[in-house]
Amino acid sequence: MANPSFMNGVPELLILRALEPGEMYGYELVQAIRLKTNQAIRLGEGVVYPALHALESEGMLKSRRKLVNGRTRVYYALTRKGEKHLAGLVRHWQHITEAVSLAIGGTAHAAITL
Amino acid sequence: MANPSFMNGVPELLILRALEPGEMYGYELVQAIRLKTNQAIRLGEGVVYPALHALESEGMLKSRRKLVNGRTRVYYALTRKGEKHLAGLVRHWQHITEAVSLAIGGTAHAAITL
DNA sequence: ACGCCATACCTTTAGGCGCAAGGTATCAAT
DNA sequence: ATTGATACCTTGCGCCTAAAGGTATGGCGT
Repeated sequence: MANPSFMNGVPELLILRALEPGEMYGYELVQAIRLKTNQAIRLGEGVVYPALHALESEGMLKSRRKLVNGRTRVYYALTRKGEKHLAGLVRHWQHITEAVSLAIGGTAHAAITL
Repeated sequence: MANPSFMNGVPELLILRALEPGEMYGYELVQAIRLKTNQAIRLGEGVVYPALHALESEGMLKSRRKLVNGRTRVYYALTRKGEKHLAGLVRHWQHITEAVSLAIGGTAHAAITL
């Protein structure tokens, strides 16, 4: 209770969103999300890899292995189901954040246009 | 993984914020938060009461019992520690939501000043 | 007088999820 | 040869939400 992270669902949202433009591999995702959020959010690998596996098993992502420089990379890409799921997540995220902003009387947030 | 609620820490934040203007009792808080968020967020009593107890035991809230119409009400008020904690929570909340907006807004305009 | 709903408090339980920590292996550079 | 970066992964703890159920009083209509 003392230190809430406000991070429930955020990794899933950020991962799916990061994959929208095209496939990426896990290690790449970790860096990409860090950059996209101006270092504000740093997802550890212990968050990203389990999330990727869970999302794949739910049919949100599909993966393919690729050999690059003698190393194996597992690239993940959105499925159609994953795209729809992402759209719902974004709506839900906006709904919640707007409600909280309203309640705490804070200033409105930047509008997000997809 | 399938249905994240994005609610981590939100009950705590909303409860503390609702108590800023003055003391309230649990049942009242449930309604107040529902109204303040335009029905968007409905915290059940099973969320609010444990949260109140936890926050009190952490010194964020203090309570006093009051008899009204033959019923006992437990009023909760912010302590100085609770006020500071709330301020930190609000900052943290804004930090996270801005970072996420930035990341998922990506291509769109997200003028955010830290 | 009776039943029902709203008020008002509370606990238990289950489940999900983030995250730190630790583990394996390859490649490049010192 | 040892370090650091790349790249994958799992385990286990701990926290929190939320559903469900539990107790009791007051007010309402019939």
